[in-house]
Amino acid sequence: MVTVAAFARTAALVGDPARAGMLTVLMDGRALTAAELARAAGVTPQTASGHLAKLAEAGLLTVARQGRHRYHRLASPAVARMLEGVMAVASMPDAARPAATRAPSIRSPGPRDAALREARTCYDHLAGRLAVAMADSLVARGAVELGEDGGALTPAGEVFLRGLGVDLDAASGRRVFCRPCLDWSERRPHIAGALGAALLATCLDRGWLRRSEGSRAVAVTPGGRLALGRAFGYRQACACGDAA
Amino acid sequence: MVTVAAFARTAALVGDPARAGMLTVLMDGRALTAAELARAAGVTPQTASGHLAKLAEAGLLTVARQGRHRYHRLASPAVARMLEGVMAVASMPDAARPAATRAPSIRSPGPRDAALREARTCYDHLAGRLAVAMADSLVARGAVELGEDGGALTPAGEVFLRGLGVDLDAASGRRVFCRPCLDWSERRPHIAGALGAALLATCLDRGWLRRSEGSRAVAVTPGGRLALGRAFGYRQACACGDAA
DNA sequence: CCCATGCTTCGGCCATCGCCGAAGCGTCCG
DNA sequence: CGGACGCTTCGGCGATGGCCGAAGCATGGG
Repeated sequence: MVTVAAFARTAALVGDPARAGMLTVLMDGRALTAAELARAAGVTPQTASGHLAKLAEAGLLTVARQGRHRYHRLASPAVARMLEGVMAVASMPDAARPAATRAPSIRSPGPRDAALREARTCYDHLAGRLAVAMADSLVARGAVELGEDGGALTPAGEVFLRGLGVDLDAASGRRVFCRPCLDWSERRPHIAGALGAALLATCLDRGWLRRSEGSRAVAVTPGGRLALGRAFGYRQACACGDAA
Repeated sequence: MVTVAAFARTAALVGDPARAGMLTVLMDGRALTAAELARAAGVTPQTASGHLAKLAEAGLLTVARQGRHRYHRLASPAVARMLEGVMAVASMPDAARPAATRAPSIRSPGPRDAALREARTCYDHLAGRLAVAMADSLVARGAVELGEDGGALTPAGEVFLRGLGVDLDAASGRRVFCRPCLDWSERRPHIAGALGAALLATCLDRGWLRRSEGSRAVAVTPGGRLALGRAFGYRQACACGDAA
């Protein structure tokens, strides 16, 4: 039985601006140190420490100590799904949201912003223009079906993706491991869930994409430009996310 | 762009105990008056009024005035999904959750509790033992596939459900409109999303189930007992939810 | 061995926000 | 038309909880 108190406590944990900032940053799926999270949230380390202790104790985060660092990451896909759900509601076009008290949210990414819109990680899968293009291409080719409530990989899609080297068995024995996830920047769904994770893993394994240091942006490699263009008809909008 | 501030504000809205209680009750999908919600949350009407105004302004609820009553309901499926996500995390078996400060959550349903566990509404679909049994039966028969990340209706399942009179076209043109939703009492997934809504609608239309007055429990009618037993192999655990 | 670094705990300050009593509007009914 | 009812607004009280400075443990490196 889930008590209303536990329900409220969980939501309240996400509802604090500082903690929300940390969780937002952790949505890229990586493990970050307390100091990095403190900077991201705009608070001092001691304040962040308190927040992180609460989040960990409630089971939203897991911590791994490595030397004198403590790495924090989202505890489970369920937490990521919850955060996605809140995002979806928060981004809904609702009645007159006064843009008055607009805190500087996250330190302005500046020129990196374009790279973020192009391709970035979203917990364990891809997001951005690349991810939306991949989803569109897969739907157009009849490889996956995507709806408001879920998605599915078709038999034809299974063949196609295996041909690309995507490891479909690692995820689960069934073909229903697909889930739409609303893209912040594109405002269109991309592919999340186990299939989304497998796609990202493949792109990284084959050297098509490379994670950026200290950012959730991912860069398309020269080889990736070729392979992604061929497989999904993807063409970069700009060269800003280029991998040297 | 979704600012971190908006994200936190949305979660904080859910994070207050009184508002959480109201939202929990509204998860049954019905529209309730401010007074009913005040009772459910255990606060006075004027306090509830303030909360409801905030929830409506943020787009979580929609209000419909009818005479001197104001009926409140969840604004969209997206809101229901968000609340489900929070529930899923809140119900996770995490580190030592002290059961000390256990508020009386919701007024104890007493004898009605058994009926709630048997069959109840969950936003726009069914939950409880009946819903889990239906999901199990559909999976066993190969009509739907359910995974952690989503679900899908198979071609065979489409035929089967059309035979039962389920209106599949009303939901969407595709067959991916299925979604797992963790059942509180059973701790196992049942079918949500557009398919779950269509199933509930069919059960009500055909007189197999009947909503109870003032409760989210639904009662199985004599005809429903026969039909649900035949279609899903369902047998009531007790007669407590009986429809006179 | 000692210092630098990363993180935590403690104590006190302060703002936010939920809460209710009282009073003010609309609506419905006798 | 007057009273009952549903709901809202207003004002003040109180508590929860976030914030930082300072100090306390650990770990790792010189």
